[in-house]
Parts: sequence; structure tokens; C-alpha cells
Amino acid sequence: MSTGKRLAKRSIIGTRVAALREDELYYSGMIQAVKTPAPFPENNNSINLTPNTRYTVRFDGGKVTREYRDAELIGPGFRGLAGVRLRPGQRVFLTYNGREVRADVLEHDHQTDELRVQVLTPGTEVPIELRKRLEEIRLLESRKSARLADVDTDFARLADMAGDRRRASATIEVPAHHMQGSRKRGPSSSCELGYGERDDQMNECNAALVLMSLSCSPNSPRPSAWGGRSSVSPGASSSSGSSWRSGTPSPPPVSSSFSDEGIAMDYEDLHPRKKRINSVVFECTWRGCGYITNTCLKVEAHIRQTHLGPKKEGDHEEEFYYTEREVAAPPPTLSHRDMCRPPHEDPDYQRQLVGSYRQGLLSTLQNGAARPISIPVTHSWSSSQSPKHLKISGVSSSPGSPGRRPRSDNKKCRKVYGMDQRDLWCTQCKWKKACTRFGD
DNA sequence: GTTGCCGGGAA
DNA sequence: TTCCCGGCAAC
Repeated sequence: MSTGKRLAKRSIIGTRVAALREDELYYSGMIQAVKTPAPFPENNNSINLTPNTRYTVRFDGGKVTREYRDAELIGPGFRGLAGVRLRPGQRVFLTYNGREVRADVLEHDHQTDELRVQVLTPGTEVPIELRKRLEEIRLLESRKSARLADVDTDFARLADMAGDRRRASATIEVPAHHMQGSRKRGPSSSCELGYGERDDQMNECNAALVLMSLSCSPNSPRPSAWGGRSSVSPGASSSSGSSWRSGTPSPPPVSSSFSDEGIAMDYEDLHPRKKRINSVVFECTWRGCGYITNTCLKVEAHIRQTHLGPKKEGDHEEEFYYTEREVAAPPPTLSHRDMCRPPHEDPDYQRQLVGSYRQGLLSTLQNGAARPISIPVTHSWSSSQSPKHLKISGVSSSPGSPGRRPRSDNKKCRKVYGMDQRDLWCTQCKWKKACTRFGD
């Protein structure tokens, strides 16, 4: 459509329609011209259209054109599929497994309006036979991109995308020049007008919905969800893929903030994530699959081979069918403790524990009022570097240093090695901390 | 006074 | 996180 003339805003020219051809099958095409017997023949708008208006349809994939009356055309602005009789061999489009697929009609039951169709899915050898109702069938290929076709305006799935933050952010990130047309289907000649125009609005609408769900969900605004992949993230300066895959994004400039909806996003709760080094897995999100691997390349290869079939040029569709997840890594190292095992596994520490307890028990028995016994308690090894001390006292706790472990009578590094051999001391002794080598 | 070690600061 | 030290309390 390069007439050079600016078309009227709601020009019907360019609208994609389906029309019968000589072989009694419907073929998709585009309205190329409108001939109206009305007194304003130059008017291409639908205002002066009459029943005698003739539409010149140019069929896809060739230079074949034919004229039709509006009642003969199927498509937006014309009649629908109701009452249409489809013959075997008719090429149709339908949503299968959430994706738009091509299919051929095998049989059309005009009484029930049910069709038997043979789905032609790429990558599968054996065609699938399905029963579909007429209203589930389309004669025109949807211009939605593959991933939007996948969503198929299913808002529950949109919500899922929002839940799956990283996936969603990856989905939104489409460079501006790609927004005009999907990666799967390059901009066709009909993209700019009519039917296509509406789909563009649809794409933007879906993108906006995803954005809204991302920014409003109290769960979703984890900083890493925006880790630079999304081109709309205000703080996202990185354009490389590394940042969104790293899982260690820069924190937002404020420590705590409120979203527009007034939902508190307590960054303090989010902050500890920064310290955890999690490993990342890549999971195939194709329905019913769930394949998980540890590298991006592997999962893309899996999707390509198992689900999508041969790669087309410039086709990066596999990106849309996997998600990246963090899995909890083992607890951090215990470097500060001069010992590489948690206290409850440390025999010295256990001795200390028992000794303390015995000591406390003894003094309880002897004095009636015992001094506090410090029992180390580790709630969660990873959450606390130093064991917390639970004070167990007798009748009343004696004043003084609360939580201070009792002075042990054991020899310490200082006594054993002396000041001369300070380098032989355990690190804790060097640092004037509780000796870990000669504990109670 | 000596010793053990907690709490906290600096790098 | 590592290293160091002031200071407190037990001895």
C-alpha cells in the first residue's frame, strides 16, 4: 500500500478480510480499493458505503485481485463466520495450547457448527485432529505477536506474568523499533492500517497492563525484577543482558518508598537478598513442560528443538518461553568464626555448652541463686554469625554483665602459647574474642 | 593486676 | 569480612 496518498483515518482500505475464491475456499487478503456508486466516489470512508459498494480485494501472496460485495467478505467491519460453510481443506486459524496455530478443515457440521480440523503445528510430525466450534475458528491470521497470541488476552495469564517478575520484565523489554511489529511475524503490508492498527493498540495495551501489574503488585516490585532488562525502568541504565541475569541489581536510590498506590515497599525487607548469592536456573514455561536447566543456552536449545521447531531468520521466539529463577544457595561461609562448622557441630563448643550448664547447675545447687548461665542458641545458622545467648538463671539473675559467657577456667591460647607466640593463638584470641581453640 | 571476651569501629 | 582495641567483669 504505497499510494503516496494519505488515507482517511478510518479508511477501510488496507483492512484484512477473507473472501471466497474459485475453489470455494476462503483466502485472506486486503481491501485494495472501494468502488461506490454514491455521488462521492472519492470518499473511501465507510460513511457513504452502500449495498452496491464493491471492494477490490487483493489476496495474500500474489497479485490476484477480485471484487466483492460487503456481504461476501469476512473480517472486521464485515460479516463474521456465523452461517459460513467451510469446505474441507479450508485453511483456518485457531488457538491451540494458548498459541495461534494453522489448521485445515476436515469436516464442517453445519447443523451443530462444529468442525473437525487438522492442526499443523511446527515441530510435530503427526498432525493433530481437533474438534472446534465455528466461533473458535478464524479465517484470518491474527497479527498478534507470538507471545501475545500466547497470552490471547488472557488476563489471568497476564497476572501470572506479573507474578513471574523476571519473565515479565524480560517480556516487556522490546526495543522501540520492535514494538511496531512482532519478532515472529515481520511487518506485513497490512500492518499499518485498519485491522493491524487495532492490533497495535492491543499490543500497547497488553504491555501497559503488564507494566501496571508490575508496578502495582505489592509482591512484584522487587528491585531485581527491574534489573536493567526493562527499558522502561527509570533506573535501568544497563542495556546489556548481564545485569538482569545477575540477580544482583543496584538498589533503588531510596531505602524505603511507597508506590503510587500507597503500597509500602519496605526496602529493608528486600535488602538482605543482596547478600545472598543465589544460583540461577532456567525453566521452560511451555505448558506442561517444566524443563529446567542451568544455562540460558541450554534452555533455549531445548525450546527450539522441542517446541518451536526450526529457527527462522531473526527469530528469537525461544526467549519468550523460558523463565529465569533464583534458587537458594547454601548458607554463607562462616569466615568470621575461625571455624568452619556451626557451633552445634563443634565438639569444643558442645563441651563448653555442657560445662556452662553444669557450672550453672552446680552454683544453683550451692548458692540457691545462681549466676546466669549462658546457653548459646542458634536459631538459624545463616541468619546469625554469632550464637545468641539464652540466659538461664536460677532464682534471680545476678546483676552484672548480662549475656556474658562465664569465664572459663580452661587454658586459653594466651596461657598456652604465651605472649611470645602470639601468632600461634587462635584468631579469636588474637582479636580478644572468646577462644575457640580451648573452649570449656 | 591479669585474663577473657563483648561491643564496636576502622579498613 | 577481617582485624583491632577499649573497656568491663571475673578472677
